Amino acid sequence: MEPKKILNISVDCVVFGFDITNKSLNVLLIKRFLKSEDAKEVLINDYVLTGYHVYENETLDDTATRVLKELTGLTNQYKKQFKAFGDPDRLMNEKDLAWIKNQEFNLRTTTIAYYFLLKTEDVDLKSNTYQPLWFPVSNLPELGFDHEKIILEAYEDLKVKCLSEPIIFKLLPDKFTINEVQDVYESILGIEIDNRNFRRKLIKKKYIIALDEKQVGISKKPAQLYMFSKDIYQKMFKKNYLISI
Amino acid sequence: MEPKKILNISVDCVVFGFDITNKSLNVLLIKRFLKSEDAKEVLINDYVLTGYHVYENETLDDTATRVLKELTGLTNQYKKQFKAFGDPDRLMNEKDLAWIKNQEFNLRTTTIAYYFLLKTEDVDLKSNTYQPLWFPVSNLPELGFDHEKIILEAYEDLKVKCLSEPIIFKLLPDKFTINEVQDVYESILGIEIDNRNFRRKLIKKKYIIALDEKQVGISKKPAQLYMFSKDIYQKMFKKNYLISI
DNA sequence: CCAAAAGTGTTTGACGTACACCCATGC
DNA sequence: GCATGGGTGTACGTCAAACACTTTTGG
Repeated sequence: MEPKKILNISVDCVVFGFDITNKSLNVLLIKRFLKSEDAKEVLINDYVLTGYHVYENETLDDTATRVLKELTGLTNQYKKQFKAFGDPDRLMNEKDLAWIKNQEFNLRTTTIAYYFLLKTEDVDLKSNTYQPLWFPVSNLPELGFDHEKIILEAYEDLKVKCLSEPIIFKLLPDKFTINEVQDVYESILGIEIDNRNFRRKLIKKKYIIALDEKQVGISKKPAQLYMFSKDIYQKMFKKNYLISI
Repeated sequence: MEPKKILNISVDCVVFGFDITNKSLNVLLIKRFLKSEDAKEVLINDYVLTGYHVYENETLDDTATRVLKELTGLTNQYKKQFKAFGDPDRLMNEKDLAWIKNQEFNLRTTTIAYYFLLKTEDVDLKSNTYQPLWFPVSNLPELGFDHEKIILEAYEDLKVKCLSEPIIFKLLPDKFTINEVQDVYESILGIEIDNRNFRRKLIKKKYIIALDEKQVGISKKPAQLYMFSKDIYQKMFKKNYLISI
């Protein structure tokens, strides 16, 4: 038996995936499609985040974990609760009302928004009941509810956070090249970085470990592979109090 | 007539106030006191944050603003929503259950937590129906519900944020001395700062404006007063993409 | 004149930034 | 052998960090 839902509280998940091939930061979205009763008119044809009600007996974090697993099958991914959205009219535009009509959904629902960081290649889109699609965060489709706002706020949080915490590696495979790390930063921040300076800076870090391995199966000069050591990072982590206002 | 409350969603407010005289970062708390029915035993004697249910027709931000005004009479203070707390058992310890018993309160309430930044001197404690008290954030009393956790998370957020945004000035009077700014940083971060370096760094900023005024009514050498110009700060604000992981 | 806090300069080292070419590999 | 991306070195300027004494004022 399904646990009891809290009808006015939900968790919405912004699933960020980095597409290493196309060097693109993407968001995983599911389609919302509705025709009029006479089937002549398309009333709704847009995308939304996945989310679900919070169950009476679970924490908000658990809900987010559950939603991600349901959507992607994945567990143990980087997760961050970043903001609650609770405007009284956040589900109140015409399309949203039409969509909600037949759902067990309170019109005044507050959603606790999370974002996840993972690799697009880890998600199997084909055999997926939700038929989700990846969209570049810089080129989002039409979005239902207030989900565009939620995605953009998640993205802002990610931009700030990736500058001071090594979360970038959650978007990359365990073994990566320096240039791939640079690609991720450039995609997320929308900037260009000098390769020589970036490379020097990264290689200098003790927790970026050169492996005894090179890329295989590519048709150009194969690059040196590295890994990120969380252990070493945490051991040498020293809080810095640099005031930069 | 009071608007309808949402019974399972509240906003809790961590009110930070800087006490410039004692150089102390404080939190404003209200007392929770309950005796047993025979009045022989003190069942509850601790402190909590102020909070209130969200009304059906208001935003979460509005709720926070309303709670602060009700508690302090103040409006237009710096406000930040920083986290939602929704563990199923967050109000479930013995004392909390006893306290809630006679209140219109859902046992599974999710709270959206905000913090405010202001000056202790701006709050009139005497003629206040809630009889709130200031406690140093580094020396909190016994706290009800999960409010200690909420305060500590607010404080962590503040510590990080004050390094990269000029929110520190929300804790100071409009006219302040350089040493007062240093006091605030030292109190919040729990560190010691070299006065010469700090002074040079601050005075160099275009948005820290030396006034044609000095301190008055103090019994020592009066210090130069400065103000913070939000206008200039915003005009010269340049996003920096320094990756410091 | 004394107590107390305000205010002041220099040196050193680390690091961010700018910048252009050669190298190794697979095909 | 050639196209493609991988990889490399130097010079300059900024800024954080360390460090101790003099000055000004009110009482």
